[in-house]
Amino acid sequence: MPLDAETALADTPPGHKDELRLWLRLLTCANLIEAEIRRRLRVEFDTTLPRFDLLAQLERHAAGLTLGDISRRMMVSNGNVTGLAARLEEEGLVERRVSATDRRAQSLRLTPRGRREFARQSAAHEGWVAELLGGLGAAEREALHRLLGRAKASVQSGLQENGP
Amino acid sequence: MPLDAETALADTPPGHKDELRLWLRLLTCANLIEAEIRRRLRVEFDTTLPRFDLLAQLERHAAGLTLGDISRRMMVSNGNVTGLAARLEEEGLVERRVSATDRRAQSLRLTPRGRREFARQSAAHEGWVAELLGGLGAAEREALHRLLGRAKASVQSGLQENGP
DNA sequence: CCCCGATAGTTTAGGCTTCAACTATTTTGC
DNA sequence: GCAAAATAGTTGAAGCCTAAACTATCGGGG
Repeated sequence: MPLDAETALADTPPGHKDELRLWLRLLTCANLIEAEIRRRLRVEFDTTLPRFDLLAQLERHAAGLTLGDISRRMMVSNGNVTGLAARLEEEGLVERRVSATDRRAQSLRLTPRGRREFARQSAAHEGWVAELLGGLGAAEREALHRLLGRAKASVQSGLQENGP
Repeated sequence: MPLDAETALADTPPGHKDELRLWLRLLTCANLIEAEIRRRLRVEFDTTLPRFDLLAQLERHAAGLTLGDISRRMMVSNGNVTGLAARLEEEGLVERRVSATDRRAQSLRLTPRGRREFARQSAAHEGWVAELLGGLGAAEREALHRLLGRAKASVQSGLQENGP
């Protein structure tokens, strides 16, 4: 039986224990869901979460996105996107085209096959999430969504303080 | 069944958008905090989150833990722990000792230096989390903690269904 | 006692991720 | 115009992570 960070935190020294417990539970929750989604993407579609996420970005922008756009939207480094895009292109799910107006830039688009693949994956994915969070009532989901919004705002203002 | 991109998106079965939005917000929240913690661990202590987590496990069990224990508690593969432990040992933060009763097993313990290092990191870490979540009031933290507990239970029962 | 299944760790191959250094191109400021 | 700064993307080194195959050891049932 697998323990987790939260269970293991029996007693921490005094201070900001509350916030720490909250963070550990948030992390545990996110990790549980994410691990299951990764697992299902692998066994059902032989793919990975980052690939899925990149396709999802392209799906929302049929006109194409530059690698830089994708990097910003996915909040990952641009070196990361280089490799991801290379693998997806090799698999024939995306295609690149050098920009007509900026020879440094290239835009990525789904191929027809990429679009078909993603449609299947996306439908399944939505079902998985609904299944995993199905134990919550609509009111609970709403309240959780709102509080997470507050938490997000708190974090972002915390980051702001030591800004550029 | 030929369906194009627009259809796939606009036509997704109703009712599951809610759960998806909730999941995406949960993920964003966790990622924001985690990325900031990773960043600070790197710039302030030149270390990483997995290293920190492993030390945290050992800190709570002065008697030592086997690699398998750590693997279960951290919810990562045992091959992963092999590598982490090797790096921490090389840095002199951790020491291994082969079990007296089972020659397959070895237990890991903090070295004095490891204990000192972790104490510094841990104190800072706790402060960072408190700072990032400081925008929430105590009642909000409490409510969020409770709802995340409900979410965790929902996910775990969702996993149970396709269990061993 | 001995084989056999279970358990503890390691190894390997491959993917993900970052940072920092690099190339190529575009934009800006003078 | 043109040098300098900014931007787009690639590369390389290093760490993290997994699944699967492997080694070594332990424990129990014949």
